[in-house]
Amino acid sequence: MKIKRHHEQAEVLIRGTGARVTAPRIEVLAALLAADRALTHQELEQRVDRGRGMDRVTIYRVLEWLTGQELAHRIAGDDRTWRFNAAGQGHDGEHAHFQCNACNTVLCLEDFSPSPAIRLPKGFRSQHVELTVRGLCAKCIPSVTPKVGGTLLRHRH
Amino acid sequence: MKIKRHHEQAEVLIRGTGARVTAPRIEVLAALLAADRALTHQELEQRVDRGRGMDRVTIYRVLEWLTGQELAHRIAGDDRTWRFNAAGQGHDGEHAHFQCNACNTVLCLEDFSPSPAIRLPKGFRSQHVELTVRGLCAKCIPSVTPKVGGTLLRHRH
DNA sequence: TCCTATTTGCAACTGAATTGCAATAACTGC
DNA sequence: GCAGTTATTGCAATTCAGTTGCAAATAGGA
Repeated sequence: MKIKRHHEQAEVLIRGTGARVTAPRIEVLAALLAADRALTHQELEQRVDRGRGMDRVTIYRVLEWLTGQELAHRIAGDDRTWRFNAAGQGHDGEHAHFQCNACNTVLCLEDFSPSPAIRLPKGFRSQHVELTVRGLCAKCIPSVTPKVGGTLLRHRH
Repeated sequence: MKIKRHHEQAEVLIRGTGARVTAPRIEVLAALLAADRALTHQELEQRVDRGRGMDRVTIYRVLEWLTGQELAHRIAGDDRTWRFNAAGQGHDGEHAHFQCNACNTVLCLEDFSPSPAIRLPKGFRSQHVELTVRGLCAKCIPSVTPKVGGTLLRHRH
């Protein structure tokens, strides 16, 4: 059973930090591990709230903690909401993101060729390079009409 | 006088759109033209509010309009606030941003070598590539201690 | 100068995220 | 296994950026 697996994996990862192993931490991290894309707080709330009423604030705090432990990874989208990914799924350090311009879905892109050298202003220091590709995900392309008269029109929603 | 220049430039740009030329539009765009970095709504409010009480909401709406006219350019930072740049200052189309991890300052980086090819999942379409360099700006580097025992420590604030 | 559609100002609202504090429950040592 | 300590959680209230509805003001054409 796949879901159980993620719970176990989450528990091991959390135990590895030396901090307390609690149900909210396990459930949130398991949900992130099970997801194939970055999840918003709201999406996590829905996936985790099944059965047991876990407080919204707890989820916020668990996410903050997971991020601090580098077990998760926080992404600033274009819609003013954070999205979270389980870290350590192969794409640590430098990696790229894709964000859909229609539904705002965010996911990590695996193969990221080394970033081109960029000249910073004098006295600046680079610590991390982030590459974001914006476009349309497979689900959203059908909602966009093919070229009509040379212009790309998007349906209202 | 430099400031006057930006007002005139702003007026010309706005008149060029064919829409109404109003004081709020001129002042906001002039402030963006005068800035050497991306400004938040709050910063704009401070720079524009001198003398005349311009409503917060008006600034939001002017920024929205300027962005729609492609006279300005909206950037999603890491602190859940929009930042705005005057567009057409040499860096149209593809360009990179720098964001300071300490003070959140955002600015546009001029020379952006063509982005490396990135493989998207099947069925996805790329529309725009954005490169963000995170690090420390010249002002914030002094607030970070030099290497101590191999670790980079940041002062609390 | 008058008219009309566009803009602005004001007030109330939204929704994500944060904070303070008391209640709860993991881990430690026994 | 049990009690004590301290990290976590739940709840309520708050913050803060940004948005919406509507009446008043004003830019630009007649």
